[in-house]
Amino acid sequence: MQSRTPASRAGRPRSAAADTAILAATREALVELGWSKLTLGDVATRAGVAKTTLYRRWAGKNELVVDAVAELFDELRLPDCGTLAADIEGVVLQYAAILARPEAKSGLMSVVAESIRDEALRERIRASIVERQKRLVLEGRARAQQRGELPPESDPEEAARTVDLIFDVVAGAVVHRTLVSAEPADEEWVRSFARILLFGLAGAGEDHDAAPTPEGRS
Amino acid sequence: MQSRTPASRAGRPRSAAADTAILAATREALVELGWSKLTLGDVATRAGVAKTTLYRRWAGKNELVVDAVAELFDELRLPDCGTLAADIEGVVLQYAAILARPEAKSGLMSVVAESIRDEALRERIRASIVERQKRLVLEGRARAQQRGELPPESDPEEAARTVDLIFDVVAGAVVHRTLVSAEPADEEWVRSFARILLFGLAGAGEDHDAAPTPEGRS
DNA sequence: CCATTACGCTACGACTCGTAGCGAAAGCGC
DNA sequence: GCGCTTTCGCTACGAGTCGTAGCGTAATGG
Repeated sequence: MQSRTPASRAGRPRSAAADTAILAATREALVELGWSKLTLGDVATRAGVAKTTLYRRWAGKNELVVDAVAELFDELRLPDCGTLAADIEGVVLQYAAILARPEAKSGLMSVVAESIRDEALRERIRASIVERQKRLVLEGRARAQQRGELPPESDPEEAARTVDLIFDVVAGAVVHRTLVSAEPADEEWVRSFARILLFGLAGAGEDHDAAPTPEGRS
Repeated sequence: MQSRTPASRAGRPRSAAADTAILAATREALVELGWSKLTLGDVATRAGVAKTTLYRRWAGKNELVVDAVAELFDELRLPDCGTLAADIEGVVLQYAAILARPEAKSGLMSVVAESIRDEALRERIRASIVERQKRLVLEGRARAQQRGELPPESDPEEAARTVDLIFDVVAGAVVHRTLVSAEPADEEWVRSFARILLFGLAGAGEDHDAAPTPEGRS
């Protein structure tokens, strides 16, 4: 019956201050050393705790970095700018700003790479990082449909697939731009990207500052 | 580099067979062990060469894996299917098939992550992997413009930016789908992606061919 | 035949890993 | 207050990997 009293177990409680210190030290070490040269002993020294304390709370380097990086995405919010295009640009700019930080660059790609051969790690990433981002897509899409900017969904299963697709396109494009092409996803780039996402390759070259045309439905 | 056979330096030449054996052994080790548990000593044993031979040819694990993974992308070709949509679907399916292989999953993401803090490594990746992919986008785009499916370019600098953008969108979406969402980029997904890429979010919900088409899902 | 380079092999110090053991500290129930 | 329980800091340890040096041998060009 220990399902009760989850917080009042007898014994000395874990220091919450140590948690935040360790995660902050992890991000600091990611910036200075990068993923490969980051050692748990170094993180422990930076955080002012013993190395054994780290191993008591996290299974290893992977899980620790996931938690440290996940906190970076807490600030991600969906703006309400009035139009779908503006909402997309706003959230993508936020996402790009987070990915521009060196601790995100160094950490995120590495743990995702590790997660390929570690199912539990992938689930941890999904739950603490990916799912929240996908929720933004879902919310923004629903909002656009309410405004009439996007056609409403008929099949809910089809809608879920579409949200997954959009999420992979948006997040993938920003990640690829930032980490592979290694160039900034600045306002100009985001504007071009949003234009292609909304109107496609064919419509990208046309006039697009005007209000949403009643679309000749070609 | 030595394509000119510069005066044919005296001494015993490097075994070309050893090169291919080492790269094959690297891919094999990537499949079985993944990036983090891959050691150069193990690769040397698999390839049947001495560990010192590895260090004489490659600076370290990063460079070795880049070369091993780069060979996977040699088979990438741009199909000529007659329409831009079909060309996109064809090349994306090829790219997805390569990324589905475990040695590509394990290796590519890890070396890209390492390249964030290693300028020389990033350049090596760009030259041997990324640039060839970008060329496919350039070629496909030119072909589509010739067919009249896309408007011709006016400003060449603007055109370069557009190609970079499309490349990040396409490659990023496939990579994110395969490695982050960890779901297959199969024909159905590729078809949906190509539709969004061509017509945008607004046009994607319309009935292009999703209606009761007798098209048997092969 | 000789200079030059690559190869296989062994050995080495330096480093990190993850764990075990110990005494001390900090809460909770009584 | 008094015990019980859990956490913490610290030290030490075997195991494993790293990258390099040294040596003798094999292969090629002049």
